[in-house]
Amino acid sequence: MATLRHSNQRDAVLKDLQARYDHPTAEEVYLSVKKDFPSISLATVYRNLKLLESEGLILKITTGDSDRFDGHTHNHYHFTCNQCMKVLDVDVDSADFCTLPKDFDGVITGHSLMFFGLCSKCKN
Amino acid sequence: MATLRHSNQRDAVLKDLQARYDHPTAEEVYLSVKKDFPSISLATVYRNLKLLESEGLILKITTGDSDRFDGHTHNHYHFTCNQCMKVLDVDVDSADFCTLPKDFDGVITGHSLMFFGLCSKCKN
DNA sequence: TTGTTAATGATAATCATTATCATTAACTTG
DNA sequence: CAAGTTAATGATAATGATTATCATTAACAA
Repeated sequence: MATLRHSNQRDAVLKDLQARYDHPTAEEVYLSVKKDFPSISLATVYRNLKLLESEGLILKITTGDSDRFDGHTHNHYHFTCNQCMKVLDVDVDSADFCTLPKDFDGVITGHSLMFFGLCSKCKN
Repeated sequence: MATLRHSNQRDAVLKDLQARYDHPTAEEVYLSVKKDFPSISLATVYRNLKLLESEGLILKITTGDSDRFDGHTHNHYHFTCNQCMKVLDVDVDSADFCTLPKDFDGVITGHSLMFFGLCSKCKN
């Protein structure tokens, strides 16, 4: 049920995410979209982020602090700075493994790999 | 500063985590430790989980919902069921890649790889 | 044994996210 | 095209996990 209807707010949220590469939080998307859409509500941003993620149009990045979002859904990984919490892309080439940004001069101290799906019981 | 002192509560939290393999939440650790230590406070559990993690004695698993903890720090990965949110271990053999539990009959629909460290700016 | 202060227990505060609800606006159907 | 249905919105309250506060207790050094 609940047929999806068009919404300018949703378009604005998606467009904002697709135009940037800094993995913003919901709050940051809100502040950005607000510039062109002054009446938009933070709740609407949260709602649409969730909806867009479930449609597979954006990615939600779960980190230690607030969730971040990514409008680019091609296969790639991420790097989080433990101090400033910034998230950088780690591109995955089909041949090589990962290519950090050309100017990356930080240190990688660890990583975490999580698989998602349905366990034996929940599959049914 | 702030020299670390011995605490029975901290020992109990660590011991509990090392004895189980179900990746409990802070609340679940609290309920478990409470059996042998009725006076322990939830705040103490949170405090010690954070401290033990910073000491490298346990792992914090950041998932979509509440954080979970793992008392086994050898190199291994995780699988989260999107429905029941249970977390399973994914063992990593030095030679092969991953070995899911023998009886694993679920489906893996995706994965997320996150690197941690310090970015160029925060390194200094 | 005593003094210092880290750790605790209880609970208030915080903060990201979600729920609620009256209003608005997409779309459908007559 | 007008009217009705209901998804989406904006504003805000509620939730829930985690952290902060603070008076009290207990490690441990002197």
